[in-house]
Amino acid sequence: MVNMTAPMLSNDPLIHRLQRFHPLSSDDIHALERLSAVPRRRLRARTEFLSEGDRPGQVSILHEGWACKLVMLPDGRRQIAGFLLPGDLLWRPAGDVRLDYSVQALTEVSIIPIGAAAFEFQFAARPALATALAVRDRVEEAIQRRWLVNLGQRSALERIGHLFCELHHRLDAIGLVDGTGFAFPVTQVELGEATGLTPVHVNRTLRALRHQGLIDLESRTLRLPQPAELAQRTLFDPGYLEP
Amino acid sequence: MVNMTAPMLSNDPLIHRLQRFHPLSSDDIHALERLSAVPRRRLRARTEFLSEGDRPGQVSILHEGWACKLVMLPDGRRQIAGFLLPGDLLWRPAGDVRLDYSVQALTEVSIIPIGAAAFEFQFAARPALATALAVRDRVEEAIQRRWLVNLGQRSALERIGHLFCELHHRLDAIGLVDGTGFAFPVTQVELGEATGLTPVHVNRTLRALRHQGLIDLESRTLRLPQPAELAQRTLFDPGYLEP
DNA sequence: CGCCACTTTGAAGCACTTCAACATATGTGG
DNA sequence: CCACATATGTTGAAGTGCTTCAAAGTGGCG
Repeated sequence: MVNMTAPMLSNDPLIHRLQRFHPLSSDDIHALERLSAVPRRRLRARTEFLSEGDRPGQVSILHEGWACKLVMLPDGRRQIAGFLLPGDLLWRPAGDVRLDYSVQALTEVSIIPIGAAAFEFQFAARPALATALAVRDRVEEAIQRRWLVNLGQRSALERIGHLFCELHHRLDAIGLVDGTGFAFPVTQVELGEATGLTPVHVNRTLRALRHQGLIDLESRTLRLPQPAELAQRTLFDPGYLEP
Repeated sequence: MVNMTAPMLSNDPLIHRLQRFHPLSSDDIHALERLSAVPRRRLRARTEFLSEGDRPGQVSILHEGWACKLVMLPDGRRQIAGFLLPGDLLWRPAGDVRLDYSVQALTEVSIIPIGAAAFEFQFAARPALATALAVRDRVEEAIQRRWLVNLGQRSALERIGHLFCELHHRLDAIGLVDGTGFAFPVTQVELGEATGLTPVHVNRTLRALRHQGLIDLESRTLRLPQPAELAQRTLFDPGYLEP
């Protein structure tokens, strides 16, 4: 690779994402590439990668596939606290903090584990990387907050529709939307765990969305035939996803 | 002030909090004190300090009083996304990110505004401060996640009771709990905005908690006569608040 | 082929909302 | 310090969005 001074595009999803948040020099990008030059970990669908209570020594980055953050209550209730897409950080260690959630693979996934010390050293040494990562943190925080608003204030149809808009937007940003459709490997049970609804009601709500022509979901592929209409009906405003 | 090498306690709420998260040297503490040596901003109750869309140049720290993060939907629905107590960060700028929520004072408050550049410089230069702040970030994130679980999975009684447990614990950590009781300046309307319930149902739920002897709330003072019983009934586990 | 996970539909129940009214604090200007 | 306005708290009665329970249909995979 030639060490160009102009920024360049990367197909590494983390680099791709950070570049969207803050301009990076090619030196920054090479530093990231060096960090990422470690063997991937591969996991089968429906397996747990990190568990609540863990204190991993690595920063884990999702490279391919879908995963989710899951919180379980002692009585068995489950809440999905976020979907993880390529380029997302699964966890970044700090002090001796333990994970308060688990990470579950929804599809087959590949994960980049980077030693926490090397990761923090590179980001501390490079202001542009530090800023890009800080921006990413704010966006992540904003996504979590939107989920909170979703659960606190919205109807079932709004919750599910808003979630679809968010995922469509995030997947589009990493080039995983083909036309208007994209792979959507989430079951109705999981959709219920993410939106605080029962699987039965998720099913009925999907039917309503379908009958209104707002979604087209079959065989794990989701299409949004009228994205603008759906965004309006669910009060989706992408501002919080793109600083 | 003598420059002792052993850590010391501070009545500055931010220092107090960071010390709980990671050990700080007295040099670290003095650096923080120098940062905080700026005129406080005072605000009356029920006023807005930061607004959605703002891009402040300061890190704002709540020094006295209660505030909250508020998200408003275009149609007027309101979701409180977190209560802010002394020592909490109201916002920490990153890149050119805009606020996705507003900050509302619930009581009279005093706020410490610190220039973002000076703040980031000190924390980048001092590893112990950086770690303490990173731990704080994870705890903040975990609190948000618990709120999500609250709204997604819990009944009205569990939501409100769990919130009371969280606030009791956080206030206790900064010395604002006197015996079993503490000042609780939140109205029932606001409690509804935080828990995704109508004020009417908040009222009925408070009555139920009262009749079961789990709370004693009057004239803006909240007492938890049986904290352990309440924690058990609401599945409250303080692990996520204390790494 | 047969199992198991996922999806779909119906019917009944209930936690929470909505609408409405009144009671009680809180604060403010005269 | 009272009079009045306004915010906050309380209670009742009716409605509804979502849950629960139950059962059957569909599809992927060993």
